[in-house]
Amino acid sequence: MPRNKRHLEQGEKKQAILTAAAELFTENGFDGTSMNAIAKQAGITPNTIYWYFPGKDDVLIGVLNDLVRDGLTEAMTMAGLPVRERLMHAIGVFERPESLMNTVHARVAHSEAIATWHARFHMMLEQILISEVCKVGIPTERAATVSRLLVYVIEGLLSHPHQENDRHEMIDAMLELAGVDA
Amino acid sequence: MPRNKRHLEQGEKKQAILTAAAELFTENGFDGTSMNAIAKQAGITPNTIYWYFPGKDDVLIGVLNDLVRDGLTEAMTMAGLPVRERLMHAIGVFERPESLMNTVHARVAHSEAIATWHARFHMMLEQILISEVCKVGIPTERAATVSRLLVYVIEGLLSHPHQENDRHEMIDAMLELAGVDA
DNA sequence: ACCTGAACACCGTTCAAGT
DNA sequence: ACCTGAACACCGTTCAAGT
Repeated sequence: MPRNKRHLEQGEKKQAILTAAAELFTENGFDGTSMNAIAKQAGITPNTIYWYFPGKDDVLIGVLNDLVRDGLTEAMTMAGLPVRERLMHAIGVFERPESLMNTVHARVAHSEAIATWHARFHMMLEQILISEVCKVGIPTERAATVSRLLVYVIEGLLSHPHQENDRHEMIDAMLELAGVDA
Repeated sequence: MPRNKRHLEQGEKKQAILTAAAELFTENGFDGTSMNAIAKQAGITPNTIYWYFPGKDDVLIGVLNDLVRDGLTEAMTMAGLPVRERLMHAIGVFERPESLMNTVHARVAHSEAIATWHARFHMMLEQILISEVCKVGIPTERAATVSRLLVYVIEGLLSHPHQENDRHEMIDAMLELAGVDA
């Protein structure tokens, strides 16, 4: 008989690792979290993580994908609300984890896996914003550029600790400049 | 007599360390550069660096300050040119080093020294932009918010590899939205 | 005052070995 | 197929000792 816990069904342990990692990344950041710490939190040995993931960067990608999935499904339930509210909420989702977005940017240069994740993330975000911005009546020509500006402003907000009302002010200003009536 | 090189005059060796670090950070990034590598490039032993700097983060701060100093003095010589050109040039200065700005953001949460440097840098940049934006005729009320948006867009450009003409397009769009005629 | 050699605790990762 | 113990090379940093 197996020494430990009983084998969990397919993929359940992988998810346990991701849950542990998400918690620690969110609290102490990526660099502040060792594989050792993740393993301990998940109740396994550090090297076991390497059975499920090629390396630490890939654990990060797993955590990020969970965040995106959660963010998108939550966004679905807010389909009725104005762009402004949905933006505000989406930023909230990605802000909590101690600037994981900064870690992504810092590692893009050194990890192929992170680089492609980051590229995909940007395309997705831009695509969503373009369709939102078009709905509101911005000419299609303009929409692409405005969306990229919005992406940068959003990432700026994610990268810098700020007050709730600063966030409102900046998003409102950006939307107003772009021609969206608040 | 001293075993090595002869003592350089006050501060000259410190500068040698910074020069070595700047070169390596620019080429391989902060995480991709070990204290060992910096020391070797500077022709000293790794632990000697700790005589001049409290730690690796402080070496980074030294490198960044050199960059800012160079950027500002260069900006002086461009006093006559329009905002747009000056912005474009300033971004160029900080873009070369493999996303050092991303490293700064990633370490703000873990290093007090980096956090205060970063806060100061933002205030400086915002102050400069506010005065520039006012000169161009934006109402003072607006200027502060527009400047913060600009800071985020600039950092976005610094954080993401992009084509030269993308940069032009985004800065132009931002300035135009803000009411500055290109 | 300035610099080194040797060591420290820790890191991400590997691998042969177990079940 | 899944997991471990033990080891690897490396990291940033410390410190007693030298000049």
